[in-house]
Amino acid sequence: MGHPEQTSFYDKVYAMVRQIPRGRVTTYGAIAAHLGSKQSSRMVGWAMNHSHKADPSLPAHRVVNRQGMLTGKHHFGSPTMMQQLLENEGVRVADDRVVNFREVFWQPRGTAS
DNA sequence: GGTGTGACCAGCT
DNA sequence: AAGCTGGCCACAC
Repeated sequence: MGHPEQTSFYDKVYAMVRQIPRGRVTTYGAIAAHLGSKQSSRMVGWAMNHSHKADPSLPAHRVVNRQGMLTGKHHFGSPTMMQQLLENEGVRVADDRVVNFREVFWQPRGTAS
């Protein structure tokens, strides 16, 4: 147990994002809290900034902020790509915000490692 | 090895 | 009610 994990913080976030079921969304804070530091939600967002380098591509469009707003939509190919991806999965988006966010919200479960 | 940065969150004014 | 500030930690230069 005391051995440091060689898995980068990014990989932890990526693994968490991959566990998000299709048609569901989660928040940066939820992932950060699951990783141990609820206040490190910025780290999650920053890790997502490099998510484009992850292979295969991560469902980054399933990660939104606490308010359910598509804050990272600007980091996609198109400013509307994130919304289209969500709507393609059945998640309705209006005014850059997820409709019924509390219903489609998915909380990470299982192991945080 | 210090400094800066970041797709956030919560609290204060 | 809405806007601003600080804090938080990992990673690149």
